Amino acid sequence: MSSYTPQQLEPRWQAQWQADGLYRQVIDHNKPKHYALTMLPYPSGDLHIGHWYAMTPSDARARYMRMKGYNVMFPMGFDAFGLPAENAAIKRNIHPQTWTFANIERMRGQLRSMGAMFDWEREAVSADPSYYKWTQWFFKKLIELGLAYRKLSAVDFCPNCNTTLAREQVWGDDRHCERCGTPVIKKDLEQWFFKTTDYAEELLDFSQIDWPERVKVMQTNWIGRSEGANVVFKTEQGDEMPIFTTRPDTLWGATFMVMAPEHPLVDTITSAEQAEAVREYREQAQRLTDIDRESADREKTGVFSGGYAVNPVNGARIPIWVADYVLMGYGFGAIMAVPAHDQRDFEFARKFGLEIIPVIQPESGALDADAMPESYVGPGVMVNSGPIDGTAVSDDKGRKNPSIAAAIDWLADHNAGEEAINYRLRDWLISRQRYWGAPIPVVYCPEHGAVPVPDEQLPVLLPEDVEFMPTGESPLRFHEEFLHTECPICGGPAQRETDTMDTFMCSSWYQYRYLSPNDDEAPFDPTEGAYWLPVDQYTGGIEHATMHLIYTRFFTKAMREMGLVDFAEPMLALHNQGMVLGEDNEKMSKSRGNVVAPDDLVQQYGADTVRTYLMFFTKWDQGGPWNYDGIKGPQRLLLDVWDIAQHAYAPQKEDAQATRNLRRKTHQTIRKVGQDFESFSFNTAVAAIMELRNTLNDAKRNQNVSAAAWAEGVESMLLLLAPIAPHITEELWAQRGRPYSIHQQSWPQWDEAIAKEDTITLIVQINGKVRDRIDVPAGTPEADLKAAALASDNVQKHLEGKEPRKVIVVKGKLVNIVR
RNA sequence: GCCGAAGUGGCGGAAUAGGCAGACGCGCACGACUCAAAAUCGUGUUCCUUCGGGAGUGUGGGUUCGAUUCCCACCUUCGGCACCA
Repeated sequence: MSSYTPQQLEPRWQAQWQADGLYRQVIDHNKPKHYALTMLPYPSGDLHIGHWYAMTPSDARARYMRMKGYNVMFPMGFDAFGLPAENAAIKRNIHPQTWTFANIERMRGQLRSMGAMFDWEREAVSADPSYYKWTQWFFKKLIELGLAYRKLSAVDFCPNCNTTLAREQVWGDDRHCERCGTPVIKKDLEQWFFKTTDYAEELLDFSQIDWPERVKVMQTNWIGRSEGANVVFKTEQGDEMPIFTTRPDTLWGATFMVMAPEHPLVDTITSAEQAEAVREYREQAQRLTDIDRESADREKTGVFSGGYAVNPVNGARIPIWVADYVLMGYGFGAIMAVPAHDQRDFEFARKFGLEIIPVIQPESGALDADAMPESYVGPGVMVNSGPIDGTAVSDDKGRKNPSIAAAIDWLADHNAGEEAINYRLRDWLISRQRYWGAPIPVVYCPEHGAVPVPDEQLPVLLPEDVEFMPTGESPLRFHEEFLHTECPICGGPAQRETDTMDTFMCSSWYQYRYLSPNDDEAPFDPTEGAYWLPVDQYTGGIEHATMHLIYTRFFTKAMREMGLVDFAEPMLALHNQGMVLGEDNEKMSKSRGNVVAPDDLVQQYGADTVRTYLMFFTKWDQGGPWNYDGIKGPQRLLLDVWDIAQHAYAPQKEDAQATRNLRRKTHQTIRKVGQDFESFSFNTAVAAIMELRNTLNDAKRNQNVSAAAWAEGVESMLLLLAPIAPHITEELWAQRGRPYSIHQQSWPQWDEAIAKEDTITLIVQINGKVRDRIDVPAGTPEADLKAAALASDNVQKHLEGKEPRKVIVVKGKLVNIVR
């Protein structure tokens, strides 16, 4: 018998597996495929415990699927472009490329120490020119499809990261940068966008995918669909002034209009008398940050423009106000205001003494415009509304509400508007004023404008010799050689685009690059794609719910338009893990000093123990604070497994009942662990294996089970543990003379007859309180259960000679006697 | 404000087509081994108790023979959205 030394055994098996290509994952049409994917890491320098927490259960489940008979692909790569590399360059004068690729090298080694079944021949690195060539190619394809465009607009800019951000990367009430937490500011810049909004409706359809409810709700909120109508008002100057409203039924109650301060028509409609006031108001609005402007509790401000609009439903002449509670970025940047039935408009009208006309009459009677304390938003019946008077108003949204349906029909009949749907989702801003990203493959020619770089010139390589200075402009702008080029159309002098792409662009299609990471002809090999795609099981953190997970869905839909794939959803199933916190229950960070280093743990306990603990210590979806003492449980488990599997078992006083009990436990455990792997309940799977260990320990001590039952128990335990602790199980499997490799064995099967309990503990209750427990054979008829319960001494005592009023018998479980 | 998730021993967590609350583990206590300690092994471990029992899954109600599980109201924590027309 040897002692368990994972520090020696684990690297030995890792080398063996690699030498044998045990985890090479190639097309095999004889087996069903399973594409398991876990979110790829950013090469920040060290693999931290959070990576282990995300990856090892994903690996265990991929291994389980493999043992279940699937041909499993489980690749790994690096999301290698991004800001930290550039910040390191600025701070420590290391080139981002050097820094990044050194980190990748280091993390590869750390990932190997995990013993995961990654197929390293499928590795993809997004900062490698052979990868970003195709990121650039996709950019061009999106232009061709009309899904990428350049626009000047007020965009979110992080003054700390010195770059613009997508709307999705601006978080929280204070509108801070998702990366660094700095509040963002607005800047007017010409930037590249992807038309994610084209797919707003399709992105709301989750019927093809099995994703967590939470993610679906978050994406649904994010996309923010509203049903209503577009209605065209006309200004007195004759300009069309379209607005969007979810309540077209209240059009007859519109008493004024409001334009956002940035609205292009503001100058046209403003009267000479009001010009100065409007100018002042606009300047003041510009000075306010978004945080101030968008806080709902702030008192409404605004100014009369002096202009008027005509309500198309009744010809009413109503004043146009300018106010910052209307946002330029949503709808048309202008609204009709119906103070009687919208709280925001109501507050505005009361403050500025504007007219209020109720058009919905609640059941309780007519509203009094002068007395109402707040707007009325409930159901009722339409009044003061000409053609739709008398129509019922329900609480429903859109056409389901009879009054809204009537209004929409009226608008369509009179050519005044049409049914419309508006989304909160904005197009994806992908330009970044940073160096360490994939260059946007576009050239600007004075003659031909923005011209995409021809395919044969891809990739547009990042030059290495650049100055890293956080100027708010891309460092590439100051690189003369890069900047100056020729127009692909006329050959005349032209300038390159110097912004790079959002790194979320790189990670939007990485699951496809794994199929053929060295392919120079296409982003991925269609033969590989036909077999492996789409991803069957995706795992990763919830923090990407409205970023990466929306982008990659958009990307796949665009790839469908490109004819590259024939499906609409990139990942059929998704499971989110939680987060490991420090022992102090806080997010791990160097500054807090609560970081758990997996390398040290592996050194001390071995990777198998770390893996087992990470799967055991909490529910995976939930995460929680790390606890250094807790790892002793899994450590003892593996030490016991080591002793049990090496034990030269010889029965002394063989007992049929003990043998039966062990076999039952073995088969019950096989059943339980399989169920738990299916449902990602890894903590209870490990607990079940611990129970089997306990039963085997009893048998070992008592030497009273048959040799066959012992061997069955031990080897089943090794097989069940193999996905969780791949090294120790491989070693013990080999030591027991079983065929290499344990990871190529079939998942064990259970026999229901053996797993079945043959006695049950009957619970005897009186008025719902447990008064006795009686062991009876499984399958005892109800009448006998009842008789046994009534015969109990304790029951007789509590009944005090009285007849029970009622006896409830639950077969195989309990008897409840109602006194 | 709106939407969603969650509240169970000292701790992490089990158990919900309504049926033994606390699986498994950590920790702790006692015992064994040891000169001693660690490790290991064994026993115990929700609380209260006059040792008969009683109380107990955030709080208060309800349905039921029976509720951690279902219903209503509320409290707390976390997450998302929020002047989105």
